[in-house]
Amino acid sequence: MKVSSKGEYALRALLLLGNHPGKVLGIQEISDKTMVSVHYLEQLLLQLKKLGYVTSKRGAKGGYMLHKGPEGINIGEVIRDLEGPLSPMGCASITQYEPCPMEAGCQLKPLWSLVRDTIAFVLERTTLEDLLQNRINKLEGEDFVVIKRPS
Amino acid sequence: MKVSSKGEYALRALLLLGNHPGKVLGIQEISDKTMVSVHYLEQLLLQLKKLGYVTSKRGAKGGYMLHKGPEGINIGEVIRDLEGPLSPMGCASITQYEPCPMEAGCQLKPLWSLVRDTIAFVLERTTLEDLLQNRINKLEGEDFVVIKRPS
DNA sequence: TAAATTCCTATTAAATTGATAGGATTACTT
DNA sequence: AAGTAATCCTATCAATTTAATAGGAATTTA
Repeated sequence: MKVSSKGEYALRALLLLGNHPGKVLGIQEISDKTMVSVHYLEQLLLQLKKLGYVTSKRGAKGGYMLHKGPEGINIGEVIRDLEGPLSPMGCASITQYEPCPMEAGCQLKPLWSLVRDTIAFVLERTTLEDLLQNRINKLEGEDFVVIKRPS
Repeated sequence: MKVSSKGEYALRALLLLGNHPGKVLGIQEISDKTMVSVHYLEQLLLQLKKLGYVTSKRGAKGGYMLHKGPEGINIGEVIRDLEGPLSPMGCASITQYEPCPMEAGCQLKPLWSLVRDTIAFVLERTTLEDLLQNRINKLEGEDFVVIKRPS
């Protein structure tokens, strides 16, 4: 159930950019502060650019900045874009469903679907702005939060 | 955020055994009904045996059966035993915490912790018996629930 | 024009997963 | 007691994914 370092690194970079709104940050600086190698960051940022999350400025004094506002960057989407479906199994994926020969009468699929839904619930309701503002534990106060399952 | 086929296959085998309580099932039969190769199943069942989930009977008419009752087999534990921590990142794992150089002031860790908690909430409260009885959607009506992080 | 920096493609290394092979051991059956 | 069927066990291999590396082309600033 891991998120790969690819996703982690990309989010670190997005967070850093979000923490310096309006500023163009060079890869070297991003590398220093995220502890990710310059070359690997290059690849990630290129991908994030193609996906529309960041823009770049080439040449001397060039670098990267966020393309959308942090409240418009959805963490679930970012992870999906970089790592594929949030679902633990293809058979339970909404965005990239994959059929399975055992699916009829499968006693596991309901569980995978539930896991998918809970993961998606958390990640799709979190934006970069939430992370920047440390707004993750907004569930504090209540022991349990009841969530309506999308029907 | 994937569960590997290793975990899926092992759970298929456990479900099959649970569906035939008291019966000794040979690997060939398990292979037919789970669509997993005999040799790969062998490895998985061996591991499940060492972990205490199944017992085996050797020789002719040999095979496997559950060691514990289905209500004593916790799905979260099974997945952890086979695939490692449920947490999406080592820094948020309870059972196998791994420190991270960026951890101080990390704006991601709260999210990973929340994801870990929700996944663990679902999987640790599910037993093999729940799967056998199709009791996964027992939260139906209230739909489902995400737990707040234990403080 | 020179220096700095992104852009882009290709390659390599490492880790994990899934599958395969083959023989040793055990137990049932006749 | 012998033969056969099955688990047991270790070792290896293939495929995939992930992470890291390399090197040069293109662009912008100064």
